[in-house]
Amino acid sequence: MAIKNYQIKEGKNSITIKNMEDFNPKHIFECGQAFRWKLEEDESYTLISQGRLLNVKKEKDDIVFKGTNLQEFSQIWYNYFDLGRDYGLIKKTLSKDPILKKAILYADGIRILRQEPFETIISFIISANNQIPRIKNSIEIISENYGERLDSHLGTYYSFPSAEELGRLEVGAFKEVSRVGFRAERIIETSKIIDKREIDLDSLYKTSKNQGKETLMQLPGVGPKVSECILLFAFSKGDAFPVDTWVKRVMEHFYLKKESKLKEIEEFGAKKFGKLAGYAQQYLFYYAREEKIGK
DNA sequence: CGGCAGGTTAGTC
DNA sequence: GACTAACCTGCC
Repeated sequence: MAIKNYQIKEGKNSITIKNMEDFNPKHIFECGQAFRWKLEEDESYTLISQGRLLNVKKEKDDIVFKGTNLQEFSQIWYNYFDLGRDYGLIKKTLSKDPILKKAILYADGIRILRQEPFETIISFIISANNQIPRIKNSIEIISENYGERLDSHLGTYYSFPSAEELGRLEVGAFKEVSRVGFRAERIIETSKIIDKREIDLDSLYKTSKNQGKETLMQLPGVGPKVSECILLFAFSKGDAFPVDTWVKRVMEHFYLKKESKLKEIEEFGAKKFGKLAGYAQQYLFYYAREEKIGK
């Protein structure tokens, strides 16, 4: 078995992709889309998704994936990392804009993941008016307390719990354990709605971004920004353009040149970058944070 | 040490 | 519709 456009070396419970372009674990991890990749002492990252563990490490021009084999990789992780997407082309197109050309230099090797919908929804509900260390901490606590334990030679990790598991919890107890504060009620309510299939998450893979947004915003705790994040980071809606405080700063600084409303910025981004708005957002976000632009 | 954070909501106008 | 305070908690 081989994977199109990739040169693969199979190892014992690992595979290596040789000369892999557009794959920088640090940038993928730190561009704001995911909260659970764990940085190990050897600079590798371990992640858990769909009940599976994977360890990823960049070694010069190669990427080593431990804890998997070619069969599983092509079935699960290929899709998770969206390896069929041509980032060379995306970067080439976006580089016509001089500001993005520079941003891409900072954030080369970013990829937008296809994360699990339920985990992504809850993670971004937690992100509201919150700080990254706290967001990560809460997600970790929730997984350890309500998720499933997985032991492997990579270590012990916990999967993110299902909607069914979170939906049956009592708000007060959950709040005390998770430290999510006022977001606790929103999380439990959203879990119940999803568990009861009152909204159909699978349908969101097929619908337009705007339709998906309308659906997601029915969930408590999911507003304009969080829904754009979910659509981009779980459902690959490349035309989504989440405007958080960093993107607001960078857009005002370089493009709008004035104090602007979130909605205004979102519309500007969607119009300027079109189908690639989400990718542009990722490069700009990383650039803004690295350079502390506008702060 | 206190203001404030990768927003949403409910309540005003 | 557009605008604004309040919100848990613990980081910076």
